[in-house]
Parts: sequence; C-alpha cells; structure tokens
Amino acid sequence: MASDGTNDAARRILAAIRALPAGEVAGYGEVARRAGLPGRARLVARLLSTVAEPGLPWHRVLRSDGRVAFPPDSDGFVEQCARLRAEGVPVANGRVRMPRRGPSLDETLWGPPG
DNA sequence: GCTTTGACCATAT
DNA sequence: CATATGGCCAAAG
Repeated sequence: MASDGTNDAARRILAAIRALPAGEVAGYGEVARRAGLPGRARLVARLLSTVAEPGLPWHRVLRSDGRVAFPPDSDGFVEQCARLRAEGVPVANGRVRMPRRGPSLDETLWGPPG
C-alpha cells in the first residue's frame, strides 16, 4: 500500500479535528499535537485552507491566543463566530476564552520575591 | 530547485 | 493587550 506520509498526516489532523467535542475549542498547534504532529500547526491551517472537508468542525479550531484565525472583515470570521456561539461557545469581539499557557518556571520561582 | 506565501506559535518589548 | 521578531513546515510559482 502506498502510504504517503503527507497524506497520512493530513488524515490524522482531520481525525483530531473531528474528535473535538461541541462547545470546546482548540488551537492549531494543539490539534497538530493531538494528531501526533508537534510543530505542524501551519500544516493544519493549510489543510483547512486548501481542503474543505465536509462535516469537519473547522470552526472549533482557533489560534493559540483564542482568537479567530480569520481577519475581522472576512466572511469566514463571521461564519466561525456564529457557529461557535451556536455551540455554546462565548465569543466576544472575535475572541474566545482560552486557558492561559503556564508561566515560565523562572517567573514562578524567581519572579515574585519571597 | 529556489523563492514566496500561509485559517501558525512562542518570546520579547 | 498590541506590536514586532524569529522559527517552523509544506505547497505552489
């Protein structure tokens, strides 16, 4: 069987996005990570941009910052925002509540004087 | 085969 | 919180 690495990777990414439960969101890097492709965040974006898989909850995929990956004046932006709200995801000004990344150990240990 | 582009990410200012 | 910079990878010209 001709298992193409790139094609196989795309398949895993799509599977990871499909595994996203309604009401939850994840960043491109997060999706790539779950797909077993750490550091391929851009690949996930390209996949959604080039390939439009039907039934794929692409609207649950956001940036790491929790912001929509589309420009505020793009149709995709409005579309994603509306879909997220329809699933119970509070979207404000194109931003979604995302858990902050843990602070650096240096900041945690040497940051606050103690 | 090099250059450009892209629904990105992390860090620093 | 916004902007700027460097890095990363893969597809198209």
